[in-house]
Amino acid sequence: MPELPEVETVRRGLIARIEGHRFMRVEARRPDLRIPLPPDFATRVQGRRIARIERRAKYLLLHLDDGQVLFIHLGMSGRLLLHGRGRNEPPGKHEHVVFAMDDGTEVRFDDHRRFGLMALTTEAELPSHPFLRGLGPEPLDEAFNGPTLEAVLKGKRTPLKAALLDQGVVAGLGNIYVSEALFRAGLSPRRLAGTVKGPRAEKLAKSIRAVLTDAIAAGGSSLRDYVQASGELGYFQHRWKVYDREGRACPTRGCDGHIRRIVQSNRSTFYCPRCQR
DNA sequence: ACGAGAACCTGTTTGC
DNA sequence: TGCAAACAGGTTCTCG
Repeated sequence: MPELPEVETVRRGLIARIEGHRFMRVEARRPDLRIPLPPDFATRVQGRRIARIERRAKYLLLHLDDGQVLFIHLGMSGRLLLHGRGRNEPPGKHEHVVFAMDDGTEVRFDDHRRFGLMALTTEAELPSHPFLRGLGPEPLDEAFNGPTLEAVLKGKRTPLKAALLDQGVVAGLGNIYVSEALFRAGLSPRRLAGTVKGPRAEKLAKSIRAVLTDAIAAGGSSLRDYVQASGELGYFQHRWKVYDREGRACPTRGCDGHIRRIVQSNRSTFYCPRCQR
């Protein structure tokens, strides 16, 4: 489900609702997530206070008050559902982990496909942790610009679409926002990644930042099952220019092309063959 | 070493 | 209507 803007939206929702609060009771109802939860998961988290909530790529990092760090990745279909005090319905079939907070709020990790994961590490282990090691630059960092992007794409013989989907190239992009960023940049998803240099790299870097920033401002893209932490819907899906718009007229002024859907590395790509070169 | 494709799992939509 | 195939926001493994 969630790419960088959706994860960032969830992070902001969590900060508002549970940062600074303590886990009172933790229930791992179904431990066989993409990476199995350890048997002592609940015990290790229970009683701890959430000191800080960060995001790196599509990972949420909950820093606990004892030096542990809780990783959450939502995978394809993961959601964090917040239930206010006194609204305690029995957990649904796919609510695999339930956290009860000290103020009565419940956070439920709901993930029917179980591509998501939760894991515990420590502050000390964090910099070298396998989840984070090897990630590419954060596109919303100040330092992310044309030369940065050119450097990570250099020599890559893979299509630009596939390169941008690789978390080791740029961290946080996913299938929707790659298509959208390439459209804004006027670059073909089929172009060899290594050919993006100079002004093209500059424009692509700016397009990536812009589409992510706009999407965060809109609260992310809500598809069939995505709800942001507060339970509201994001509305960026109404602003998609090419994603899921096969056959529609290209929105570029003066372009009479139509949006095409192709399959690259087993994922759908949407683009305008007319104005994306 | 690198890139393409399949696999992981479940639910929904599409097509015959 | 019924059933099967295709498809879905991600990551990781295998194979060539």
